[in-house]
Amino acid sequence: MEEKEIRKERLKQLKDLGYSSHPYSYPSEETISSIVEKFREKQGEELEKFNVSTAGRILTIRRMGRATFLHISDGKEKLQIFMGENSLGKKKYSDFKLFNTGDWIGVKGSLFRTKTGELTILCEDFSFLAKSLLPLPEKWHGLQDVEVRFRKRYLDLLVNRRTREIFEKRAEIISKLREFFQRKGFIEVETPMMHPVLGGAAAKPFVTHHNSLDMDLYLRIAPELYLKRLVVGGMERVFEIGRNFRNEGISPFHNPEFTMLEFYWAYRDYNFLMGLTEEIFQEIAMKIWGKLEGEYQGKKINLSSPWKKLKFMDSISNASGIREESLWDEEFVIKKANELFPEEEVLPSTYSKSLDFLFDKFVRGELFQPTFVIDLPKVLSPLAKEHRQDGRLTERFELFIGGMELANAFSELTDPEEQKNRFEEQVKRKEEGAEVDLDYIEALKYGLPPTAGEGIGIDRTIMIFTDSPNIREVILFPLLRKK
RNA sequence: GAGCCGUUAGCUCAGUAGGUAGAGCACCGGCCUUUUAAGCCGGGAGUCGCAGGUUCAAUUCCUGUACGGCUCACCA
Repeated sequence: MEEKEIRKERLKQLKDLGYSSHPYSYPSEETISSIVEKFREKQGEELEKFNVSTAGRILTIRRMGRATFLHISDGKEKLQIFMGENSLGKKKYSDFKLFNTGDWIGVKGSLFRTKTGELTILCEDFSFLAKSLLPLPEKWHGLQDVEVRFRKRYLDLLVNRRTREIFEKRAEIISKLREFFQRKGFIEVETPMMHPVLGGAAAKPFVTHHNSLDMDLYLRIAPELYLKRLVVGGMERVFEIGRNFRNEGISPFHNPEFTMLEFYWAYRDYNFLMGLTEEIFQEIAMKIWGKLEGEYQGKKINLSSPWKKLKFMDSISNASGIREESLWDEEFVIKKANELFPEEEVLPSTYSKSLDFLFDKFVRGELFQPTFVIDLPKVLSPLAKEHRQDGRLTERFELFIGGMELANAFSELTDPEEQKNRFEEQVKRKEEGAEVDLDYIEALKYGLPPTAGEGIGIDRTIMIFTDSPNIREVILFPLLRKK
């Protein structure tokens, strides 16, 4: 008989013995984690007076005749169970022979420590909770196959402890961010994910359709324009944590749906945001690393203030040797970008793409320590306010850590007339995600106060703090091809 | 989307310079009441990703294809 059939057969046998095959509930009193936590330091008689009742999945079984050891898990911690014929009785002990690894079990008993000092429940009674009809992946090597890990994340979580840790840290970081912004007097909102008009970023959208309204809708590429409408409406400090959707390629740093934090703070500018950003990341670091220094992919990252600031145009000029004044020559930049990398398959065709391209080639990879790249040109920044000292630039920064762009922020453009011109300019350049959002411009006409806004890529932030080289490691169910 | 690599038992992996496959874990049976990658003895388990081609013979060679990984490109 194959293993699957054996397990099925054993479920039937348990049923015949009077066990419910799919019980409705189990009155466990504590999780395995809480027991492990509570009795970590306790020894001997102090320990043995405690009776506990818990439940979990069986990970390993070691049978030795009339005694059996198992480890059960609540997904986070493991706890050893001892089953002896003496304490359970012959019949009950023999019933346990029908259990396999992977099965769910409820356990009651007293606590003790084994010879080697491991905390263990001396089992006095157990309940059958669910059968695993399929065998678990291997206990020693875990589940290695990347594809299976992502497609069957439940198995990955079961067997690979690190996976659980990543998603616990993810939850901690997100709740830290919520707490941070609430503490600063922000209100959390949810804006539409289905947009009739595209905007807020430069990206290809997913398109969907509403039947009864007979209307095409875009899955949002950014919540930006809605959040600023809320600032117009008097929400002076507002934030949203949510999913964005971009119909672009997939890479170690890009998943088609990803989570972003966006926030807007009225009466502030981008200079203020740089300080705030340092504060945010430092609070996360203290929570996750316990200090301001951590390691990402084998290299130290130091988040102590102040972080380096690099002017966008300077950084390209310094790294590439192209004179800064030449970088303002649109034709020259396009030509140069194409000449410098003749082996590239897809070469940039527009000025803004060429600038971005040069930045990526010469600068981005070098930005391992936290760095604000500041004062990006207007052509790259249709929603940012003109720089107060240089009309060709905007008051904008992008934050890089570990060679990844983690945040993007600016002093928001508040002038409806100029916003309209910038949108139209974009449409003329046929840029991705470019549409003139007249409704947004109307909102601006009611007056957007001076406002600073920022988006922080949550998935990439999690990558840094969990030392993950690939975005899929920090997303529970990353998009994969249909099999 | 392009280039390179991978896909063998439930899992982790060997292997066959072309003669239809092995190990460890898991699983089953036996012995075993402090084990913890328990141990000892015995056993079952595979359309060698899928489809074609070459060949007396293909898991192995060739072609195509699916899925995945890495690198590059668009993008946060």
